[in-house]
Amino acid sequence: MIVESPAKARKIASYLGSNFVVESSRGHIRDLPSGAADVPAKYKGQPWARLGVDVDNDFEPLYLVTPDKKATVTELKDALKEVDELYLATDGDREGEAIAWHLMETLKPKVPVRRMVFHEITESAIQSAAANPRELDRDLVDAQETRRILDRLYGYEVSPVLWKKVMPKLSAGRVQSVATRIVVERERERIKFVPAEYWDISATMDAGPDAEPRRFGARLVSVDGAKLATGRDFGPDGRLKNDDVRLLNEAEARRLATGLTDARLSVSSVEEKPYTRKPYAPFMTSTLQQEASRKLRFSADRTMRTAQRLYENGYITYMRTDSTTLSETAITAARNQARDLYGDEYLSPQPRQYNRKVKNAQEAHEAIRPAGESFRTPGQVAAELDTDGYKLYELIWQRTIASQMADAKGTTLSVRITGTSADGEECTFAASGRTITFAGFLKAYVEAVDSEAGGVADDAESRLPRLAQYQAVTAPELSPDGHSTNPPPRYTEASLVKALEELGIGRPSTYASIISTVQDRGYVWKKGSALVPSWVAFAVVGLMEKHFGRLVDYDFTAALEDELDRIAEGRQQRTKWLSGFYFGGEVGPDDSIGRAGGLKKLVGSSVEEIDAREVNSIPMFTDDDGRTVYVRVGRYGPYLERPLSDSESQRANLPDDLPPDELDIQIAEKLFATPMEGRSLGTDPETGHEVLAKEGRFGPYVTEVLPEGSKGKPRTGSLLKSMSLDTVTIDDALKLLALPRVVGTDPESGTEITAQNGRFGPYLKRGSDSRSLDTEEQIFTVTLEEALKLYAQPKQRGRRAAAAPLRELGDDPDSGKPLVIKDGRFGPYVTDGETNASLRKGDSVEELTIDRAVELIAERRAKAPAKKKTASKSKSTASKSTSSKTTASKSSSSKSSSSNGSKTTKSGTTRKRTTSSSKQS
DNA sequence: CAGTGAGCGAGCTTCCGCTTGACTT
Repeated sequence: MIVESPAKARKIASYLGSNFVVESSRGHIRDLPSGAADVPAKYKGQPWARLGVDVDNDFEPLYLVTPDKKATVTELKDALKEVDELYLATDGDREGEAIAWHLMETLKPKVPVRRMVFHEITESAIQSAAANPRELDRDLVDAQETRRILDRLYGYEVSPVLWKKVMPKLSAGRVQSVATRIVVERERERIKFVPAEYWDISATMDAGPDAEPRRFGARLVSVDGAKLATGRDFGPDGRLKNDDVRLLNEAEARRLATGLTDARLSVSSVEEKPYTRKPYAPFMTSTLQQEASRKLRFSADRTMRTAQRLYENGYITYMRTDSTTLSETAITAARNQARDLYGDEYLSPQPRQYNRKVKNAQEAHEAIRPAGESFRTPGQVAAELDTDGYKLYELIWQRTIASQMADAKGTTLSVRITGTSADGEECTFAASGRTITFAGFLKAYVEAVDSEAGGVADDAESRLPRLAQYQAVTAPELSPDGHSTNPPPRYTEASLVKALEELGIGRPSTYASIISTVQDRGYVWKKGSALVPSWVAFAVVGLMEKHFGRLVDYDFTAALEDELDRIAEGRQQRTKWLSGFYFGGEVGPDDSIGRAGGLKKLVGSSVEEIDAREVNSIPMFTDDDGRTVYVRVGRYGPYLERPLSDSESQRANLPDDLPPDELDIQIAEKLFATPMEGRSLGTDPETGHEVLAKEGRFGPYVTEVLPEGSKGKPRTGSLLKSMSLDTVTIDDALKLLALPRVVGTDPESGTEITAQNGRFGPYLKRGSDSRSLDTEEQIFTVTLEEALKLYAQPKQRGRRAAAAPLRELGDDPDSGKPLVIKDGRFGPYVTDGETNASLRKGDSVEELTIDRAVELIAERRAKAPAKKKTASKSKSTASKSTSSKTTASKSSSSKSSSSNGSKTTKSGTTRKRTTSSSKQS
């Protein structure tokens, strides 16, 4: 029998006895290649190798055994030799069915194969599943394959658009892009939000010496029959949503409070209602993550790591589940324990089963609960667990027990107190109370509430005295109270997971990794527990909404799931649907992507149409002179920009840790007024100018601050390799600022020879003729004589003094040319003297065989003609989009970021620099 | 976002969902 998890295999083995060998696949064993580099030589040259899916041939996927699963597959194959029947007992959901199919394809079993499914790990469930095997469900596998291919096409087609238009290494995907969008949308709401102020009166009432409690709090809720405005009466624009409420300002509130001081107050109404609260459903992954976040302050990742350990060691059931169902044995165990601990009275009269359906739930597992047929109390396991494990176990145990307990009961009381102010206004106060008469399940477990959302815990009580209608009360304290409305709170890990789950996006096994993906890509950062979107996220989400709107719709996954269901039911063809999605055309009920002409066309036209400058400019607000202030996302981080004239604009760095919704015009003006920061090194004794050390586009450098109004540009100089920003001194800086150094005059031409540091290192310059120097030190020491000697030699071309090869491989068996591995700008490569081919990901300098070298060179040679084509193509795109876009703005900076062409060039420059410096070290 | 003078062999980045162990410190 093969199951998915080793822990599950051990458990099942104990039920099945020695006639069975139970092994595990440890999840999926095969997948699409992660990139062209992983594609076997046979398919290397294929146009679809990058995708791993042959889109032109029925979207035929190329599956490879995942590298880390090779050992598992070998084990399984070996085990298969010893058995006479194979049970594929992977999970009963879409992914589980696919794993079973991949196992069939990979293991090619010669013995009879049966597919069996169980939803809980109990002896009876397994026995009955084994007795009722079924066939592999090819339609369900098709649905999984469609999901996999769609995710690949989406991710691997859209991400490159972001690399070209925003920044390299960014990513887009069905799940992460929507997750990012959710966080960005919330920040946009917060930016737009206009707070409103409103006032009321909070009062302490006195019901007389016999009342218990004698004093209680109440709040003014209406004046002359008009309801007072409270927070929820305001829209996000700070205006009242409707006019039938009365808005009190501070002066009015104070006047009323004074006017009510000696007023006669009496109870105008008393309303009592029973209060009932049902227990919460047992945990599934999302609710566990939310509660562990609220109660234990665990991140989603920490919760899952802790739960994994508890699961592996047999303390809890499986922790990646979207089901709240408890097995019969679990219900019995929970009921027994509830009875033992709290007594019969606290037990729910009937066993409770929770069937809350989560969108797109697959329900292959039970709820998360203590393992076993009778639960161990937290006290019993405390000694065996670490702190985190104990806390999480206790949470799961309490929630499970509580789920079988009785409803909590009580009463809520709602009281109105009315009086007339000195000015003749009729004022009504409200007080509410809640008493819990029977705690029921609340005795075992109370769900935490989000403090930011202002919720009230289910067991919170507020007591009011017994009051009768028309009873007179006094108000010893009346204080005017000012409030202001708050923007919607930022998402936390837990609330984002909840939002995703409600949209049916992501799976229990991926919630925690979604959070890390959006952080790793730089889309979201954490401020305390709040998730704050980056400016890059604004740019990317803006691009996606404008050009790939359907793909970031909140219901895109839901629509996809409907289609996958149709495929799983055999009512829709996998290929037909994928073809509609990718190439356009009819795709079924949800063909909004098809109508747009399909993903492939959309990506193609996006690359032409999207204006990178526009995408990366986020208009924020207008300054006092009516100019728009933009946040622009550059390659060196976000900055502020506003136009000053047609050709000039003002810029300022944005601090990394400033949340977007805190950027307002005041902060912007302050940043514009602050010069780009840098460390002051002191003053130049000759000029009196302050000297700064700064981090710039081309790395660390020093510069001087010119006095206000002085003309000319400040002198600058890059730090030498031997210097660093932290340690550079004023003396070093003065030396650098004094460059270029005049070495002397060439006696022949009468031209000055200077020494300086440049993009490619130290060099000499004589007119337009240059020579590289070997060391930076030489800039300061080289003599005229030595310089002339260098000029006497022809300019060095290419690699200076051809570095020795890293390794000699011997001669090519076919051509007889010697093959050597050399180190180059882009890392090690193998060459036969004519064709150069980089070593690939899996290759190493030490272990490269001559056969592999020949293969690499042959591949490179096969591609060679394509090189010129690509180069000229990218050039033409660049000039095209540049000329068409920069007519209005002439600044050079706008040119440099307005097209993908120039971006590529720039990034090439940067990388060169990195490579050359790493070579030096 | 500081502004300077070569010449040259490109390839990779990226998706989602299923699951642990093999590493090092």
